[in-house]
Amino acid sequence: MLSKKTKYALHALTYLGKHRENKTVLIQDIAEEHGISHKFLENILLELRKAGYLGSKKGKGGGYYLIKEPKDIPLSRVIRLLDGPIALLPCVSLNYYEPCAECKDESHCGINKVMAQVRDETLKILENKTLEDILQGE
Amino acid sequence: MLSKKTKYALHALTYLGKHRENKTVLIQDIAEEHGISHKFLENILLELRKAGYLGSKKGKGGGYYLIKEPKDIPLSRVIRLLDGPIALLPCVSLNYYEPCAECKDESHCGINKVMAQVRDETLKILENKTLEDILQGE
DNA sequence: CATAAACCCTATAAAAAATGTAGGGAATGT
DNA sequence: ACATTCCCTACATTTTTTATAGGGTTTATG
Repeated sequence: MLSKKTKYALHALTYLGKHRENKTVLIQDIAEEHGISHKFLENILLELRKAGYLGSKKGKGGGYYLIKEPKDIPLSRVIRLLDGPIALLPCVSLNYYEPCAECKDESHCGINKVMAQVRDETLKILENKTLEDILQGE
Repeated sequence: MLSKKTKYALHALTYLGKHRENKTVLIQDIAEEHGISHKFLENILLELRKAGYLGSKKGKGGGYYLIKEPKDIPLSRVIRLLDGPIALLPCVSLNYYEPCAECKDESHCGINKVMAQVRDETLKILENKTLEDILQGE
């Protein structure tokens, strides 16, 4: 399951995607719309901005706005940013690799091999679904 | 990512699958093979037995053994049993459904729709990979 | 039938991660 | 100058995961 962080990030991106005609959107507006804590959401938007998905403007009249095309924001990226690995085991993670303590020899581990396949197939799904797909479903 | 519980369950099932000629296998043997805590693994095997994957025999000479064919143990089942939902959001879970607090109207939520698709495609993968695939990779 | 081996079951403790809160700093429009 | 709004870090709280404890029950065996 996705963490609330990632779920809220998706809601925020969706909200921003739906309000692209506006120059900026306030954290507060997104938080109220979904009943999320302002401060918790603030941290999430900060991460999304640092990762290059959002732009921001400080001071009166400021706020956040999307700086990427919805079609260029795949689920895989958002999930990796906020939740970490997409792979089901650390030993098959492309971006967060770590060996599994209980596995003596990765190259002879059937679990490792199967999970690498699962990762590849899962990745295909998540790279293929983007914010644009979400916006179309609203 | 899978919990250690699920990961250990897969290791145990694999071990039992590899020793099907034996009548029974001791918890201790599996625990030692993978450096897992005996008592922690005990709880896991108990769950696998209750779910109908393993049989057990008490007393001297007792132990655990596989009672299903490896090809009839898909990853999806093991994951659901020990980790819970496969869906990425509670609002699209088939077996553990719960509404999302921050979503006013599920039927008009683009995230819900996309995640339902992701769930369907992910399930296809995980229902299709079984213990047999793992055993073949060992 | 006594004993040791091995699983059965529940409760609880410890550790880690997720979630949420606090508070001041910096930039900006008016 | 001032109110507004994002920026950033640290900390508190809650939940989940991981691990341990300890006694109960069944069974093979001498």
